[in-house]
Amino acid sequence: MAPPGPVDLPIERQTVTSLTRDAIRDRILRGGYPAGQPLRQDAIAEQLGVSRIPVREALRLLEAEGLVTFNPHRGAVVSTLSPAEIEELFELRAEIEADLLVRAMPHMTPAHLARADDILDTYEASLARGQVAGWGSLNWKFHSALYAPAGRPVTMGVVHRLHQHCDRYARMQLALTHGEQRAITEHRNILVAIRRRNATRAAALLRRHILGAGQALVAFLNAQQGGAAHAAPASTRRRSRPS
Amino acid sequence: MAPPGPVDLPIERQTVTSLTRDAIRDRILRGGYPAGQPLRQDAIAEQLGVSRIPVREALRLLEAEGLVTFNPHRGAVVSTLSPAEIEELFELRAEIEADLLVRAMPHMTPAHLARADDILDTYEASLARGQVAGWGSLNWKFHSALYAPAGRPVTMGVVHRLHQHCDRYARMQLALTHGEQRAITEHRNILVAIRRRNATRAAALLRRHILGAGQALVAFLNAQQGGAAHAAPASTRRRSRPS
DNA sequence: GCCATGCATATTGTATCCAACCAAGGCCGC
DNA sequence: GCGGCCTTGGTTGGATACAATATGCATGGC
Repeated sequence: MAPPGPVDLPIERQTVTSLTRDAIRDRILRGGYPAGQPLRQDAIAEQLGVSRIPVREALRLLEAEGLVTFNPHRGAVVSTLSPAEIEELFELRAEIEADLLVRAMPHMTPAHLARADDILDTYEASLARGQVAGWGSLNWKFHSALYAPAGRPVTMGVVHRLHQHCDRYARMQLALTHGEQRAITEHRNILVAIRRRNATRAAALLRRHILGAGQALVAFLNAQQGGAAHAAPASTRRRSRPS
Repeated sequence: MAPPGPVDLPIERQTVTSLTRDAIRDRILRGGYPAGQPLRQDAIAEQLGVSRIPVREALRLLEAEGLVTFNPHRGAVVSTLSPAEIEELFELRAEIEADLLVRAMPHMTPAHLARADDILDTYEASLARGQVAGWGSLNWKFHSALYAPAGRPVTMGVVHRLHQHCDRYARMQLALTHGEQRAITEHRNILVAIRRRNATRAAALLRRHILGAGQALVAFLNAQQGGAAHAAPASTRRRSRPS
């Protein structure tokens, strides 16, 4: 029932489901959907100019990715993590990624390092222009470039997913507390340690880098929640009480 | 705001899609579908007595779970892992689970241990009756009971997924090489170390337990592939999506 | 006046139908 | 005889239509 008028987001021809999934995921990752508010399939479908079926399949994919949760017959909502869970996310990342880095370092070639440098340059240039949109992607590119020589595809997949979750929350914190500069500095320092073939130090720096970011994020979230307790603009928050 | 504690499950409202997903996953996990053979949607739909829509959504869920892979217009196949990837799976498990166990031990109460004992008894009884069907579930119950006191839900989710993948391959190996007895013995030994509050030893035993199972499985797979002239290279092509 | 019950509405879940696409096999040209 | 093109069958992808279910409100009883 879409009117022949121009739809909001023109989608190039690929499989509609995957495009829809990417579109919704992208919006979730940049906070386009308010947390806790149900994702109306009809609304999303009309907005993207597709039917409800691709939207449903995309939502199911995202459910399995952990970004949304389905309540039977009641709709899907953007899944939110508690500060404790976010902290756990970063701790798990620190654990796995430090191990990955140690495994990767013996196989690292100058080409790998050059590529990491390139990514960091792009990263920095992007931030200098104030583009926070591609931050998560570039951050992952850098980290994965560091771990790729380990040759551990399965672990990489797991870490990639963890990164996606982290980025969703890190985005808002970074923009407000200027953590980007710190991230760049820490990235450069890690690269220096790697160049010196100091695996222990590189892993320690990486661990500190990740844990520090996590703690900063959790502190930010707690402060935000404590300070502005209810920023809800007259959102009728009806909590059906199960008897 | 999500309630802090574990939410009580009122009634597991099963929708056809979720039932279909469980059915297909169950079949995949017990090797009901030959690896590499495409999963025909109509066939599965007719077999389960449902329409194709729930089958499609179930397959998409399983895709995101990593159990099947979609080729754009050519259907879905049961995703297979190379021996190297399987070995990596177990190594990753060993890493994460040992860490979980160390974190859990300080919070472990006699009740936790008793529950683990109960699970092991059930496990043993089940194996004595020759039931390998519920092996994966019981194995996960035991391991998760050990890690639950750590209070790390996110990590538990990750490990749960890794377990599912491992079980799929472990099932066949266990049935043929009588690894069950060894698993039980090792489980008991781990419990003994935990009871003695020897975290280091418990973690070491757990790590050996997991890595040993993985190595046995990989050896089994290699022997099988070498013995049988199955030229099927099982090219484990992962979908690489440029982002 | 308050609580329970029934109805209305909106949203999700499922089925059926049509189009797009890939793969294979036959046909024609060289 | 062989290779390329086209047709054809079959499968998946997507849209529309219908059924099931939960939520919210109104109404009636206590």
